[in-house]
Amino acid sequence: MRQEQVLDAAETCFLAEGFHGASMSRIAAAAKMSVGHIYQYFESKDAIIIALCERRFAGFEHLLVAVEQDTHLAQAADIDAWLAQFAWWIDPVRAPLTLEIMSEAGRNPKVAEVVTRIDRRFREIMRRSLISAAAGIPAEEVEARLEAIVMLSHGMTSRITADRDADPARLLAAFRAAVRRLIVAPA
Amino acid sequence: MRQEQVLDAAETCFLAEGFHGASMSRIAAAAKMSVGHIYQYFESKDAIIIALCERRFAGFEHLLVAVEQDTHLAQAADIDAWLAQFAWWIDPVRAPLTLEIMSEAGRNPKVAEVVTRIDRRFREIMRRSLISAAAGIPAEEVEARLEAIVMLSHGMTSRITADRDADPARLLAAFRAAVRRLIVAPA
DNA sequence: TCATAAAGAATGAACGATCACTCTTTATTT
DNA sequence: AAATAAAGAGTGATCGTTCATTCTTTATGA
Repeated sequence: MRQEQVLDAAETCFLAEGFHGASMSRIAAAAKMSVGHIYQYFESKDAIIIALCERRFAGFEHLLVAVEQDTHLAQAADIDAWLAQFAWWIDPVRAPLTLEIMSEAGRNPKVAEVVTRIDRRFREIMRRSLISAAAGIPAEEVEARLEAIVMLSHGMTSRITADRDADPARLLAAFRAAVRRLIVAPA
Repeated sequence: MRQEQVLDAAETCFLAEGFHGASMSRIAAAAKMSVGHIYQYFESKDAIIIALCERRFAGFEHLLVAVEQDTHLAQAADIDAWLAQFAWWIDPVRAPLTLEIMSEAGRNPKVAEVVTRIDRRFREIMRRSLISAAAGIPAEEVEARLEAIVMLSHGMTSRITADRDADPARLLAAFRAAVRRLIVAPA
């Protein structure tokens, strides 16, 4: 599909130059299409940004579905295997785009809406897993731990992006250990 | 000083439009100065960005010094008071700038260098506190916890920015609880 | 004391490049 | 031949940056 072709090119450009630094002419060049042709599939540059955010989080959505079905968190080893799925977050190639999206969400309401939507889904699923893994914890405490897990996820994205020398595997290990601690801790 | 005047204006514009979205003419208007005048104090727009990053983290540097001196973490209450100092991170007004900086660090080597420098300082100080608070923990484990604390800090910034409805106090409480857990946990 | 010279501070029009976007023209397909 | 796909030059606006110029202050000489 032509749309995907444009989004692939836009992703490359946005990663290298940011949403506002990248230009339509360079996106067109990367997509091997003309500028005018792109405007037959997207009504504006902003529309491309939104579509790219949607696509980026669609991948995460798929991950969440898999995570949701895998809820046998009886043992620590299970939890660790479960958490390994979150390697998605720290793909060093795509993490910068996520960070760019978060930053843009602070300015662009449409982007903020996309982010809010996926955030809610993430919390729903995480909350369920958290409750089933550590029964008897007060709802308030569950929410606090949930918040911490969300922070750890976003923080991992931030670290991968800002510190090029950081080892993704080490970051993921630290993430897993911290989340495991949050899941199994007694009330 | 005129430089501060420019940086204040630039901060306002960058917050609203991002580093690449903001223009020199709008920055000049916000600073109530002419464009040409600005170029007597900064050699380029990029220099303004770098200077703003430096200034942003200089505030954090001051915080770190205070944190360093306050190392009586014998009790949970002490830790909590100590951690309260980190409210700096989630000032909802300035957090978006931090996120913008992190995102830019993925592209701009000069920004990355500033980020790396402050990151090292942060870790040094945190590491010392961590070691003194929970003696006998293997160095490897200390580093993992340190990494988690850094992630939590950055994640807090990200959440505050991307989710305008999030309550800063609630986020900070979750952050504190999670970090406390990481500090006091046995080996 | 007052005119004038020198120096800095400040301006904003102008520059070439590039921006997002449109529109006429050309290829290609049916 | 009709319809659709694709191209890319052209649009006015705006970009970061420069620079000739003016304003403001301070210093100097008579």
